[in-house]
Amino acid sequence: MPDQSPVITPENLARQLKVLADPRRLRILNLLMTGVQCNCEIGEALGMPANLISHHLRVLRNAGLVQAERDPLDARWMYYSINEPALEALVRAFDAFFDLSRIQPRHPSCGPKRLQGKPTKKLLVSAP
Amino acid sequence: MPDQSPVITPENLARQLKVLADPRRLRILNLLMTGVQCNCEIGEALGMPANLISHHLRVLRNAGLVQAERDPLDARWMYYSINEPALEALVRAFDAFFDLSRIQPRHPSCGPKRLQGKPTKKLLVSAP
DNA sequence: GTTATAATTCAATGTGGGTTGAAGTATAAA
DNA sequence: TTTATACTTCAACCCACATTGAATTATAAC
Repeated sequence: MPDQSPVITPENLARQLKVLADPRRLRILNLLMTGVQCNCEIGEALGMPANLISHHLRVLRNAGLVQAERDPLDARWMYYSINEPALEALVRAFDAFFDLSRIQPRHPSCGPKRLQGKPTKKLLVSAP
Repeated sequence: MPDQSPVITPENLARQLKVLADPRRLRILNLLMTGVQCNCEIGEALGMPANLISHHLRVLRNAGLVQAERDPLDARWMYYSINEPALEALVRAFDAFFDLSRIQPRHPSCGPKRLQGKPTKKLLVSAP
């Protein structure tokens, strides 16, 4: 079975954030949040050509953030939806990486003749 | 005074995520989380040339995510730290945008002769 | 003054990836 | 079979931007 909670490396997180760091993909995701469906409807709602929608949806699918399903009555229609567990995992990884409680008191190890072993909450401005 | 909680548009969020969607910048932020300091130390820890560190730090500073301060004893040294309120606001915007509870039941408005007004939690596969 | 150090800025390069228009695939309707 | 529809794929273009090396600024030490 796959890793339950894989280690969050900067490279890993950056790769996932790259998928999100696009205004049109965010608009698509934002629309899928409201329960929108097929390629055509997304394109109409966002004023984008169908092939662009396809392209961005593929990126989102490759990232595992979006699922696709064919209409059982008319297989020409594709219905897209958000992969909730995947999105939830990503949000959790994001929150964990940027958890402010991780921030440590600073302990300068460079700079001029600097007092060592005396971390302060704020910047350690060397006292006289 | 500025907006307390500006509207989170996809364009807005994408612009901020672009700053984060880089492995080296995430490594820098990750290092700043542990209280690291000057340009030189970051470069040494990450194995990157000083000018690249400068470049990425400027991007992070322009985004308001990182603060800089000069050493009062030796003004050649710059100390970098995370702008906690800014990072916290970004995390909050991220979480709000991708809040899974926003996801609505789907109500297909396209596709073949589809029953209207009957949203389902999962995909609405048209029944016979 | 000169030399050394920390960091930034500049110019040039290279590339990943978003965008576009056309062609292609698959299914359904006529 | 032919035509229409929904979507995808392909090839080409374009540009923001990360990377690199050298030059520049600013400060401190000698």
